[in-house]
Order: sequence, then structure tokens, then C-alpha cells
Amino acid sequence: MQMKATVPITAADIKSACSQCNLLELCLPFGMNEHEINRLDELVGTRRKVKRQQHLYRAGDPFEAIYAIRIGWFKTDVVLEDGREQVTGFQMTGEMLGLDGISTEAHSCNAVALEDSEVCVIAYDKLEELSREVEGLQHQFHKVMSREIVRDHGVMMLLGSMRAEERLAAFLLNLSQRFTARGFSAAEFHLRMTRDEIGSYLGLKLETVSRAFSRFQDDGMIAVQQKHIRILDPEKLRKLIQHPVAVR
Amino acid sequence: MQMKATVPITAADIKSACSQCNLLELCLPFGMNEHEINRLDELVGTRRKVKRQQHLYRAGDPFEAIYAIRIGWFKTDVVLEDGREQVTGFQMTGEMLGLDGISTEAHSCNAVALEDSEVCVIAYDKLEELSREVEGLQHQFHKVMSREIVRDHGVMMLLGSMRAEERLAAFLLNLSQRFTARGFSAAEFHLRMTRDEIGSYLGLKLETVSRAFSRFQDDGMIAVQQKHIRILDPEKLRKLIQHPVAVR
DNA sequence: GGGTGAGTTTGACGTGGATCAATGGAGCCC
DNA sequence: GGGCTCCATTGATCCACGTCAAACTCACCC
Repeated sequence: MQMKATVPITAADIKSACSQCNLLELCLPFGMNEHEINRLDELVGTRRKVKRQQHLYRAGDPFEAIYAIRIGWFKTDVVLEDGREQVTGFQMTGEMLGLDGISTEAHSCNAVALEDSEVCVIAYDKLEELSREVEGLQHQFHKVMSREIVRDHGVMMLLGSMRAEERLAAFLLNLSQRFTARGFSAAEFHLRMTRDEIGSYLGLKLETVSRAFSRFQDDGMIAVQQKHIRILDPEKLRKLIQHPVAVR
Repeated sequence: MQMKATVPITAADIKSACSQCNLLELCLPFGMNEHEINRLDELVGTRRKVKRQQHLYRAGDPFEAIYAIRIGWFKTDVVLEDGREQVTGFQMTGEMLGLDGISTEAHSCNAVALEDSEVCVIAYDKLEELSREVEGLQHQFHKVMSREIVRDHGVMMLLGSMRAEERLAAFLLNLSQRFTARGFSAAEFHLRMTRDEIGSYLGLKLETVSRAFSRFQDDGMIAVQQKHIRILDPEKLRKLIQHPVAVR
């Protein structure tokens, strides 16, 4: 009900086609054969544009579809009654959103665009239907869900067992690796999120994030200029995680 | 390969049947109709006993099956190269284990029995096969995976945004609720895990867990005697989470 | 061009939880 | 029944990160 209001003029009704999409290698179709991918075209009905700061969905919205990001960046977060917010993930091109909704048939978190973005809308009932026929789709979908679970465990490790600088190092290396997978530079990129959002994701205050950035810069590991990041010494960042407290 | 070694004499080869199982309401079959559940019996081939402290699977083991807990308790954890351990969950009767393995076809965490336990072994290839035919199974399986994702987000909230006592309160209330769902007392139960394991799960040191228990007891919210817990004032525990810092 | 506001950086200080250390059970085995 | 081992509790101290506050940067707009 509220959903409509969040996509005022921006909803687009363009027919999309996985078989024509250059995100094949990153997105749901990965690992499927040509025939299977052609059948996917039945599935992905429409695209939807979401402007920066707008919600793709909100906690509580009825669950109807999952989304594949074509262009842009999102964050997902959960909010406690008292207003405390926890960012649960940052999603980029080729990644999936909305899997949390299957369990209760309502979304359990918010998904907000960090920049003007566009997603493919995958009607969930159709996805189930088609994945009963197309083995490759079924398998790939299960992998996507499982990967999300594994990712979440990684975040738990980060939040539960690592110190501030280790968390940020892990975060930067993770971003770098995801950019690489998309053919972008591993060493130089723009952050789409604020220090506050990074902090929420990493279980830190924004000041702590900022200080860690500065420290990394002083130590020659990175160059920071606002949201622009250059990774100068990825190996040193990796070591930081493996050998938590430098020399102790 | 290593797997075999971890189930020495305990592996049982008893034919099990979901349709005869009293965990119907809690386990994978939940929400399926009678006909569908009968077909499930094809799926759950064997049971396996796992003694306390033994691994059901280890990170790196090839993924072949998921597991439904019939009897007992498990923990799952991930371990960093430097030995730091993060408990990612505690699983009890009727809950699923092994979903993390689908994504890479190898398990990404360890599953260890906290007491002598027994699981139903669900061969994954058969599960995919059958869930292409049985709509209710497919849907239910997706819900189980999605529920795990939602649960993980809750843990992230806990680790990223809550203080020590809030984390422990949330943990106790969660246990209480899961016991209730199984027909056990909501107010009185035995913990199967040590303070250290609770601490790992909650991102705290064991001393902090112990102190929080003591404080809850002093405040009349619970009665603790080693692993035996009685919840005396669940409402006060809930309030603790909703109104984080008492009077501020 | 200067005013406004959101986001970031940096400093000074406070504190929640970690660390270190000692003591106290409970279960188990000989 | 006494000693061993594992776990839990409690106290004293420390420190990583949070909090509070001020200044700085950049974008945007009138």
C-alpha cells in the first residue's frame, strides 16, 4: 500500500531481458545455460527506477517480488522501536534484494537507494513456478540465498570478533573485490554511503570510522578524500586483519 | 573426506519418516498438506547421531546434505586464520543446519553438537529434485532459508547496535520463545552452551556475560544457577531492550 | 560571492566492557 | 572421598571506542 507512494513518477515499465543483459555473469543467471537463460526472460517482467534516498521497499510491506540491481547502489537496514538503526548490507549492481521477505510474506527490512538506481523486478510467484521447471534457475536461486547466509555470517564475525580498524579494513577489501568482479578498479572507487552508514554497518560510530580512515592514510595504506578512496597497499590491509594487534 | 572420521561409531542408518514425526509443526514439513508430507518420506533417508562435542560437519567439508535436528542442540561457528571464533547460531530441535553449504558446495562453518543429538539427513540433490515436483516443499524450503536470513539480520542488530545487557536479554527472550514453541516452559530451562559460547555469539567476553547474568538476578529478572535459568520477569527483560539506557 | 547545510575531521574527555587475576563450585574419575 | 578439570563468579584495573564539541570542506543555491 505504502509502496506505490515510494515510487511516484519513477516506476518504469520497460520490458527487460536477461538474455540481453551484460550482467549475466554477476546476477541470477550465472551458471545457467543458454536455453535456461532464454526462459528467464519470461520471468523478469519490468524494471523499476528508484531515486537516491527513496525506498525500494520498507519493513512491513507485503512481499511480492525480489529485485536484481541493474544500476546503482542500495543499503538495507532494520530499525528498533526506539529508533536505533542497523545497516545490514550495501548492495551493488548484479546483487539481489528482498530475499528477507519470503519467510513471512512481508519485508523485514528497508531497502533504500544510495544513488539513482534501477532494478529488475522478479515476481516471486513466477520465480517459484519457473524454478520448478528450470533446474538451473532453481539451483542458482538457492545459491544466491545461501550466499546471503554466508555473507551474513561474515558480518557477524566482523561485528562480534573484530576491532574497529580490522572491520574497516575488511569492509574496504570487500568493496574492492566486488568492484573488481564488475570490471572496475580494485584500487580506486567512490563510496556511495556516508561515514554514519558505514559506521552503522560496522557497529561503530561515524567518528571512529573517520579516525580509522585517517589512520590508514597516515600509515600509507590508502588515500582518502571524502568519498573517494584509493587503496595503496592492499596487502597491508589484509595483514591488519590476519594479525589483529600489530605487535603485542 | 574428513567427514567420515567425525562420525565414528555413531552413524545410524535408521529409516525415518516425516509423516510419522512429531516435529511436523516445527520442521521442514510445516505448512505442507498430507499428500505432500507423504512424499517427503522419500527425501529423508537416514538419521545420524552426533555425540556431544562432535562435529556434524566442518568448514570446508563438501556439501551434500542439509540436516534437520530431531533431538539435541548444536552450535555453528566460523573461525579466522588467527583462531578467533565467532559463534553464528545455536540450533535446537526442528531447526535446520547446513544451508550455508549450498552456495559454494562446501560448508563454510562448523556445526558442533552441544549435547548428544540426532539429525535427519536430507540429501540436497534429492531435495532439489523433489521440490521441483512438490510445490509445498519448494515453498517451505525457501521460507526456511529466508527465515535464516532474517534471523541473521536480527543478530547483526544485536551485535552492531545493542549494549551488553540488552544483548543478553534478547538472547534469553529468544530462547524462551523457542522453548515455548516446542511445548517446553517459557520460564525455566537449561542452557546447553557455556558462558564463553554465549559470549562469542553475543560479541562479549564470558566475564561480561556472567556479570550481566548476576545483575539480572540482583534486579529480580531471572534466577540463575549455573546453566539453569528461570525467567522471573520477562516484561522487565523486554523493557530493557526497548528502553536501552534506563533513564537518560 | 557569500550563505546555508550536510557531511567529515579532529581533539579532549568519559565509560562500558575487556583484561588480568583470584576464588569458588560442580561433575567426574580413580 | 579427595583430587582434577572445566566452568562460573567476582574484583581491580585498563583501554578502545563512544560522546561531546568545535572547526573544516564541499556542494548547492540565491
